[in-house]
Amino acid sequence: MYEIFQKYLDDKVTLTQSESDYIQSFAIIKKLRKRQYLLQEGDIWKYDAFITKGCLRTYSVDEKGSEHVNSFSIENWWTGDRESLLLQQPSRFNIDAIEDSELVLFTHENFEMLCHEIPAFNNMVNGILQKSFIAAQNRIQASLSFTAEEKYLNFITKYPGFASRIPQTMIASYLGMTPETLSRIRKQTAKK
Amino acid sequence: MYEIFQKYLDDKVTLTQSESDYIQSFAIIKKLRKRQYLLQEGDIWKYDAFITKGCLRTYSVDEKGSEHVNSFSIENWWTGDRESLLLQQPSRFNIDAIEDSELVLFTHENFEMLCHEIPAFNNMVNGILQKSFIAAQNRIQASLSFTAEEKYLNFITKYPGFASRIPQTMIASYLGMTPETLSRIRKQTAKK
DNA sequence: CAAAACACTTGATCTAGATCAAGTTTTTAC
DNA sequence: GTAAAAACTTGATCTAGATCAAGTGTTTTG
Repeated sequence: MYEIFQKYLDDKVTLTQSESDYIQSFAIIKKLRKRQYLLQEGDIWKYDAFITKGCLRTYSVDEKGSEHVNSFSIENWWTGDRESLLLQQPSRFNIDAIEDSELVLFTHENFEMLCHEIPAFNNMVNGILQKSFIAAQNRIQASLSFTAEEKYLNFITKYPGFASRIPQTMIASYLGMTPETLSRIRKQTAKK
Repeated sequence: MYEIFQKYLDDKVTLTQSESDYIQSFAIIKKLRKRQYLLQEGDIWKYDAFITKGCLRTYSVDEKGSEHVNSFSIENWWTGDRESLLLQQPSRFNIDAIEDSELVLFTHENFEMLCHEIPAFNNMVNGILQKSFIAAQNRIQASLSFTAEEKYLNFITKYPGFASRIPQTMIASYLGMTPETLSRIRKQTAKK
């Protein structure tokens, strides 16, 4: 499964063969079965994780016991808890697999070392962070100014394909509404 | 006013005198009077901007004409529209001054060049981006799981001092509620 | 320093979406 | 293959917060 990550790298940066091999030498392959956890609340996250196959969700649980989905991550994207990683503090999130999944992990130490030693790799990582930040900004924007229906329509145009592989309950939670509301919205919009 | 930025830099990174001077040689000082715009919707943002004095707000206007405050930025913090800057596309945001303000600007070209030539500067910039991302994540978290009252209490503990210098209408918009609701919440919480 | 513009408060009413409840359909697991 | 567990739908009712409206207080500006 490392080939998927290799392909991603080749697509994003130009590396010498020895740099590629060097990166690969630190990669840890991890398989997760559906419902299995990658990170549990309270643990400190220590990796940089790339998904080569499958779909994961990051969520938190509030005092009343309700789950709030923070994000979905699928193949060819990254996951983890940056706050826990950066501040080395217990995570407030859980990350688990929605489907059987496969990941390539790097311990953060190794990852930082790679960033330091391979400037092109470092630039790629910064680019990813930029894009993540912009996506987060847009999500805030949507949550402030959209109605429930607009949020859903925005979601399916922005992430086509997600709706078919992720349970509606989780999508509803991600969008900040109840499953019942999402169900009704879908019925409405299907008509049109 | 450049001294404020100089102090910020000295606090964050170790630079040689010539590096410091080099950075300063690209700085553009900009003053804004209250209500003056730094960026208007439709324009392409081309700077990296540090605030040495004052307070700015980033907001968008939806089709119905309502304003949605995206963020507040005060002295010793950065502002701008990363999406417009990175993708070189017209901004969906307006940025204006809530108070008379002073900024240090760098054209993005110069800023990138500085990042490239001074690794320590680049690391500082990446650190800022990390923190911004984490803050955005937390804001999403809050908007999904908090009640209006919880959002307000979270805001005043996270940003003490903001409440006294920013009009309530804008804070309400930032928190995703109406000014009336915020007014009632403040009355409630004042009692306790 | 007056009056217009803006910012905040308070009350009455309304509504989008939540909650509660009881199905039906789909998936999972032995 | 079937029983139990999840996931989804639909209806009835409720409520947090929005909207509308009519004040009062406070800046801003000529």
